[in-house]
Amino acid sequence: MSRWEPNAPARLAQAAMELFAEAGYEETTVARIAERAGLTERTFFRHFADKREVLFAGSSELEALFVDTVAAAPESAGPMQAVAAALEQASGWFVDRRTFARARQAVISSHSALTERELTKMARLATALARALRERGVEEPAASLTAEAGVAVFRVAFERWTAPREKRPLGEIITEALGELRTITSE
Amino acid sequence: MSRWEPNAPARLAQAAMELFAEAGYEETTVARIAERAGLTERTFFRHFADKREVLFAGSSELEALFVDTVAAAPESAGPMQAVAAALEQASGWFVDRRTFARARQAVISSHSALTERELTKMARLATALARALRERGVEEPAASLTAEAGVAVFRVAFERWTAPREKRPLGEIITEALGELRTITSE
DNA sequence: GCACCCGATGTCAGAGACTGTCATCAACTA
DNA sequence: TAGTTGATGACAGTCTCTGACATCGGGTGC
Repeated sequence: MSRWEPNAPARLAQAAMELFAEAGYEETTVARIAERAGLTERTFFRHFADKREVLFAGSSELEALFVDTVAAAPESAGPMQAVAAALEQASGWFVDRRTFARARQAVISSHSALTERELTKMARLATALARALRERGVEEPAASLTAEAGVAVFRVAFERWTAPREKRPLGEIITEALGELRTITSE
Repeated sequence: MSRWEPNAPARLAQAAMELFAEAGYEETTVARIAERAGLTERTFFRHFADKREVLFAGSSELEALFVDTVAAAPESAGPMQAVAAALEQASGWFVDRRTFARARQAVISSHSALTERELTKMARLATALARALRERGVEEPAASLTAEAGVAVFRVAFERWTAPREKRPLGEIITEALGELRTITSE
């Protein structure tokens, strides 16, 4: 038997989500989060670079999914088609996660510091996508623009998907948004 | 004669730029910035919400320029044309500011906390643009998508414009990027 | 000209995020 | 059995940011 309870990062992440939802982000101290997880403040900072980061542990997983899908797209696919394929994959990933996603988005929207961190994650995603496109032979600035536009579509669609009375699946909203983007830019 | 030296915010902003460039963002304390400006730390926080904000004082001015230009575009102009007009205006605003812009971008790129704040400013800009478009009668999600795509073009173009050996004017780079965006999305 | 208020700043104390450093101790390894 | 490793605890310290109250030159009403 191990000396400590396993999964310290996951326990910290769950404690943080609960406390942020119960009492608010500002009002929750890191010491309090660590206490609920049965750890100390110092250990929190060994697992997460800062207080905000605890809400974004899964984002690298999503990034990998995007990148891998772009890399795996058929050679014949254009850059936007490759990105569209990645958006499709992402919508699959989020199926069955809508309730959690809504709760998490509510917490993030409640404080600008968290919104700010989410923007950083989206920017990371765009950078990673651009690199994946360049590795497919797409030149700059097309690679960066496609990546940025793709992430913009994802962000707008995701926001609608987590809106209160929205029922449609994410994939459908993304497809619609991609169509809108095409209409807009052809004007 | 006034009781204090005038332009406290401007003095703080200049002191901050100098110190960040000389010693680095992390290494520079707010107390040190205030000292160079002949003020106290407490006064710094009366003028700027946090340490990062001191580098982004001018961003609301740029935002207003964007919004006003979109609002002033001819009724016949489509959403992307209105945003393109705003991008044109912005390139005019930055003429004669290239050296300063390069120095500022160098500081911002040097620390993730500053990059993060810049992303927030860009997101604000996109939100403001989307609102301006809706006031022109553009529906969602077209308004948000056009705004996001426009800001993506601006960001990509601005980054190229401040790159080391780049000589072309911002307007030219923006026009090129807009063309690229059209090509990409029509695939 | 005088009493009064206003607004920008200073002073001080304190909470909370984050870091460096060293100690602890179960599990593993030679 | 002795030594090493790796996750954690303990503790002190720095820095960001906030609240509360004091200061005082300049303008305002009279």
